[in-house]
Order: sequence, then structure tokens, then C-alpha cells
Amino acid sequence: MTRKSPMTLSGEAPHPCGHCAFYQDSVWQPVEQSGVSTLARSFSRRELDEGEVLFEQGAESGGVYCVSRGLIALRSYQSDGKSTLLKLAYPGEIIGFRSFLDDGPHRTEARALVASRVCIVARRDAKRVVRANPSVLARLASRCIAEIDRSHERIIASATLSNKVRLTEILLQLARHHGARLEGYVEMKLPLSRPDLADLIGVQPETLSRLVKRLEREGEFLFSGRRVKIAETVFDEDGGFGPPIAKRA
Amino acid sequence: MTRKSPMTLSGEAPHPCGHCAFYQDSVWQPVEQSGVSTLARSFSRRELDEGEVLFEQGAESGGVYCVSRGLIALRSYQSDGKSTLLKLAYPGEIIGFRSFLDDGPHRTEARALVASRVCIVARRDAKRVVRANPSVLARLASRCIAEIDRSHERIIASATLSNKVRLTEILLQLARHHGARLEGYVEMKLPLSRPDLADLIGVQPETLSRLVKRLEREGEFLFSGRRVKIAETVFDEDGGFGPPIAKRA
DNA sequence: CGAGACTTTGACGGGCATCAACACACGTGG
DNA sequence: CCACGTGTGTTGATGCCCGTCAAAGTCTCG
Repeated sequence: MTRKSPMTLSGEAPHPCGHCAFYQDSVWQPVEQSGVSTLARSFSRRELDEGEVLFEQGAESGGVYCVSRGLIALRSYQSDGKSTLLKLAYPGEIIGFRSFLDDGPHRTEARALVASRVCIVARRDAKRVVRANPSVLARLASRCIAEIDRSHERIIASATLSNKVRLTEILLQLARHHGARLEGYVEMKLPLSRPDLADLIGVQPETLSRLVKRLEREGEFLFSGRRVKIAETVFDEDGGFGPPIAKRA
Repeated sequence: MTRKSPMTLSGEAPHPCGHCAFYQDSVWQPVEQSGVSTLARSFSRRELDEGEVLFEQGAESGGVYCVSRGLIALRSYQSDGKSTLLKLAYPGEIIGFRSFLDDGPHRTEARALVASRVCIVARRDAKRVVRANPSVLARLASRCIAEIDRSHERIIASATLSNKVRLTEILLQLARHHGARLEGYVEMKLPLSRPDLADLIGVQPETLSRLVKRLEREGEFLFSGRRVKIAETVFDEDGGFGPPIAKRA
């Protein structure tokens, strides 16, 4: 295809992730000269429209996917038609590694919730690079650990917290990524539909609607379609994980 | 079954896992001569009484633990005093790898539910062996994947199934490990206290008691303290997850 | 036998699922 | 311009399930 890599004048192939904002933490960062050409050969980008599917549940692994822009939802469909939103992947996160590492089919579907860009290293060469460079495998392993931690947190949260509290926490977390700080409150446009949001906390859409109304009645949230305003007080008192939100007031 | 002998020729140290029933799948199996002596040097076993703690939540990693006999519970304690049973580790399973891989403190407590034996490779030398032998890291990664899969299954189950159904599934799964087949039914002694069992499905002990009564009233379960009888019909019709089951397409 | 821990039962209130009907925005086509 | 269908989100009514508190029952081990 087209090789639109940023050229270094030294004559050697540049690292395909070299210009990426997440380069330092990239799983491919430890790859040195000998591996870079392999990496570059199988490296590609893909632009996804809102709602577009990156890979289907049950499909074979296409390699290692790294979210570069946007937001990808990982969802599991069951035989009875129900589905569960398992994870939201933000830029810098790796997805599809489960299937890549165990050579099995994807167990989740990956779909863009907003227009997104994903960087892909195709399977064959990704395997080759991983074999040649164990520290890449170590980095993949630490992504696995992060995924385990997140899953455990979710299991604990769903066992100990009320749905209302879980909803507030998820909203605050979303606001940290999508929110803009205005005077006195934080505003954001939800990247999720109501059914998806309901899935995320594990309730029916009707119940979600009622939870939303309860939050509004308590005064610190205000909803209007996908727009949400959150009182700054609630937002700041939240312990907070994840990266800080961009300030563009 | 091609079982290659772990025995070595004259003078060489034998592989410490060589005689283990799980040797073929051991994460240390790929270690060859040069690494075996390192491995053997830091290898130890530990016998645990029922209720004894293997490692505490918050403690530094002691290395890689492999369950050899018995049953270990991994439990997370929260600041508010609540706890959640996250995992039951059966013989052949690796525990403590999360802390080992990311060099952080344990996020869970490991406690023996029944008298157990655990094989330990101390951290320093375990790190050394992993560095020298990438395929050990690959095996650890696949244990991570298994843990991710299990966590996802649990998240999905708690989002889609009723507590009664989840309890039945957990009982059937336990019966697959602890049950003895008698005429017309399967009998087992639960390795868990009622509060632990309640934790496992995420309800209060009182609710568990009522669920148990409902199962008994429906006729296919019979409880007496920690003894449980399960009708063979229910036991057999269960598609089930857990070790000895093969997946369909 | 008796004390303490564990387990069950009862009563009560609230949260959630389910089914059904309604409100609303957005598009197309008459 | 309006009628109309569709997809999406909301509201209402009802019944079940679960958490909580309190009390009674049961088991176990000294």
C-alpha cells in the first residue's frame, strides 16, 4: 500500500509509532532497528465512522490494535441475544490482544462509539516481532494485568455499590475524558446511547431512565439528551482514576 | 499422551516441577538446563492448614505461587470492611502472578479454604528465569488471558443471570471438583462457608439462605450443613464451564 | 452442659424487571 | 406544509427479589 511514514533522514526506517502521542508507553516502543522494518511492513491505520465495527465477535485475530483517536466499545453478545458492554477503550489502549495472544477467535465485538482511528499491526508480523523482542511481550502482559485489575474493580463495584452510585461514578469517569470545564459545572456530550449506558451499569434502559431522573432530582446532574452537566463540587470531590480532563474553558 | 521424562542424566539438577501432575502445563516447564538450577534454588513448598493465609492483601510479591493441592480463595477487602471473593484457585493454577508481573503489592488476600499445598518460586530468581526464558513469560501471559476470560464471564453472568441461576451454576461447578457420583445424585462437601458462598454470588447471607431453600423446594438440591446432594439430571444437563469441558464452535 | 458463633426465619421497605403505552425528534414523501 | 413512520427515550403499573434489622433456632467445642 502507501507508505506514508514520517521519514528520518538517516536512511533507516522510522518507528511507525514514533510520532504518536503514546509512543513512550506503546507496546511497540522497545522494538529496535532490526524489528522496526518488520513492524513497519505490517503497520496500518484504519479510520472508523461512528458505529463502525473494527472486528466481530468470533472472528480470527487480525493482530494487535491500538486506539489512536476516538473511543471503541468492546461488547459481548450472548446466545440469547443479550449483550454486555465490557470495556471502553480510549486512545493509547490496546485491544484485541486477548485473541492475539491465545490465537483464538475474538470473544468480543469492537465497535467505534465515535469517529475513531486505530493503528494495526497484522498478526503474522506482530507475532514475529513479539518473538524477537521479549520486552514487547512484557508490555503486553502489563496490559493484561491492567485489564484484570479493571475487571476485578468492576466485579467488586457491582457487588458492593448501588446502581445509582455506580452510575455517578461512570458519569464522572466519562466526564474526565469528554468533559469541558465551565464555570461552576462540567459539561459533556455522552459518547453512549442510553441502552449502552444501561448495559454498562447492568440495568434495563427503563431503570436507567429512572436513575437519571433521581440524579437530576438530587440536583447535581442535569441531562438533556446526550448532554450532561455536572456540578463542579461532585466532580472535584471524586477521587478519580484515569487521565485528567482537558481544560478548554 | 507423549510424556517426556523430566528425569535428567547424571549429575544434573532435576526440574523441581518434574514429578508434578501438572508438569506439562506448568509455567516453568519450558525452562531448560541452564535455568533449572536457578529455579531449583528458589523453589519451595508450603503446606497450608484450612483457613491459613498464603499472602495478605497489600503485601509485596513473594514470587510465583502454584497451587499443588487443595483450594485457595482470593479475596479483596475494601476500606469499608466489605469483602468480595474474586476467585477460587484449584491445583494447577498460578496465583500471585499479578503482583509478580507488575512489581506492585498484592491486591487480594490468598487463603486456603481447605488444607492445601503451594509451590513457590521466590521473586528474585523467578524474575531471572523469566528474563532468560521468554516462553515462560508467554505461559504467564496465557494465564492472564484465562483470568481475563473468567472475569469477563463473571461480569456477564452477574449482568444477565438471576442470583438463583448463578447459585446453581456455581454449585454445579463446585460439584465438578468436589462431587462424588452416587446412585441418582451427586454429593459433595462444600469447601466454602455460607458467608463465602454468599460473597461468591454477591448477595447477603440471609438471601443465600433463602435461595438455598428455594432450590430445595424445587426438588433438585438437598442441603444439610455443608453437604449437598444434586440430582444427576441437573448435573448432567449442565453445559458448564470449568476445566474438563471442551468448547463448541 | 452451656456459651458463643453460625444459620435461619420473619417483617418490612425499596429497587429493579417487565409489559405496555406514550412523548419526541427526525426523516421521507405526498 | 403537513401527515406519517421509525427509532429512541420516557412514564406508569405491577410483582418479585433483595437488603436490613431483629429474633429465634442450631451447631460446635470447651
